[in-house]
Amino acid sequence: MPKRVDHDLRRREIGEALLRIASTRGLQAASMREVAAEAGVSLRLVQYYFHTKQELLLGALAYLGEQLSARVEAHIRALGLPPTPRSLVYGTLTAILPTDAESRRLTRTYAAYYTLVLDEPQLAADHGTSYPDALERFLAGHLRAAQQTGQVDPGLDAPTVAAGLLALTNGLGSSVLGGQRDGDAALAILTYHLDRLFGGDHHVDGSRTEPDAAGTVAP
Amino acid sequence: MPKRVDHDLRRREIGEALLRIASTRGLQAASMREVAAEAGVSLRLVQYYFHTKQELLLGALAYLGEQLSARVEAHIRALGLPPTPRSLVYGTLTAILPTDAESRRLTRTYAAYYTLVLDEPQLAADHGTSYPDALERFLAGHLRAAQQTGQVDPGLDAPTVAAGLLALTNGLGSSVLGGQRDGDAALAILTYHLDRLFGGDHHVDGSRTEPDAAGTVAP
DNA sequence: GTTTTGATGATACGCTCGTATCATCAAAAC
DNA sequence: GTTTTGATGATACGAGCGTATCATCAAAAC
Repeated sequence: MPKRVDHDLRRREIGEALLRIASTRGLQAASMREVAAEAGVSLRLVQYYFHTKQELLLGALAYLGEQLSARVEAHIRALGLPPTPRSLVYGTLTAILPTDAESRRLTRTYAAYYTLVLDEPQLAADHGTSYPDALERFLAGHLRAAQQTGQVDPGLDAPTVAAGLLALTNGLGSSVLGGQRDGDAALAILTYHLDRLFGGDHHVDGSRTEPDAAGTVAP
Repeated sequence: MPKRVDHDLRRREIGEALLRIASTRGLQAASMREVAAEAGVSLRLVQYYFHTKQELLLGALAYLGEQLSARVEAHIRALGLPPTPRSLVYGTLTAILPTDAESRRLTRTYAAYYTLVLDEPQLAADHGTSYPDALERFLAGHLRAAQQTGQVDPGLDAPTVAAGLLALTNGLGSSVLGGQRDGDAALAILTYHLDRLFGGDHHVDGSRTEPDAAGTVAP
């Protein structure tokens, strides 16, 4: 046998080269040859470590998921330990909003994969839709915890609010990537809604936004 | 001269053939040859009416905008005339949520163009980002009107809430297209948040409970 | 009735794509 | 030291792409 090489490491290097291309020029610019050039290897090597392009796309998607999870966890930790329900929700959502170079890169790449799944739905079966679902349940669980500690109106439906928050964040992220507004503006909109949700945890001012949260009661 | 043909009509037919392909198989499947086949004309004719592919893409995008505007207006009218601030906001947002075949087609195509703009940002300069901005101002204006009539908490910041509602709706639409939930579930989430915003039903205009959209609210 | 010209058909060029094939080289195995 | 085998390089193939070119045909213009 010749020199044994670390296949997992090589695969990761090539996969992350694809992610780098996808984050700047889109997935459709990520041809096998471009990926090889970006990774500094020959086309043959890309084929060697990923037998087909679909394998490369799916492998890189897994790496993207790892990077995204790592960022979410880091963002939560940055808000203080031990994490509170509020810091968990706030940290998670702000982590996936494109406010800096890294998050912009991640969300941009994620958006590219989203369109790919729209075009070839059989990809979703192998690897994909479970992540947003898990995120939603994660948020709903901590929202419910916040309701039990009185930080969030207990009259709200936690799963519905969690789904709304995630959709809001994703929609804001799309507007940032599309150039409609910058990351700071999007963050301001997100925090506005989060602060409305997590009423006053310190002091209670007179004109709180809580009364309309009941929703079903006519004023 | 030979028979004079209606160029605008021909262009529309070809452009809508592209939109049909984009709504089902994505924009990347919409090659000149595929568009020609879908429109039932020769490749040469597509080239004749749209000198280049970019011209075709931009022309079809204009038609898509028309179709979207028409649907929004129709949805608003369906909620009763004259329109109220509430029906304007509700009708606009539910119109752009993929709940039926037509809205799914429209939003799916719009998503395809969104990714195209991400990949080639110079397209946005010619034709694009103004639409969501206009929609947001439209919503903010009618939200402010609803605040003046007491339907919406006057303490809220109308532009921020409008941006949030539009982002929420777009995010929900993405989740529907991505297969995370169906259109009815997304509509339920949207109406839940709208009903929280528009506190109690109004009485002055008469009891105009929405014809088709009622009943989806589930706390 | 000839000429002009808008509209259309057939086909080719150069490029890039994903994938496959053939050859090579060096380290491990014996 | 020869053989085996994992790793890598060079190159080719067939298909699809956007675009360009050349020819044709029929209706209007004169």
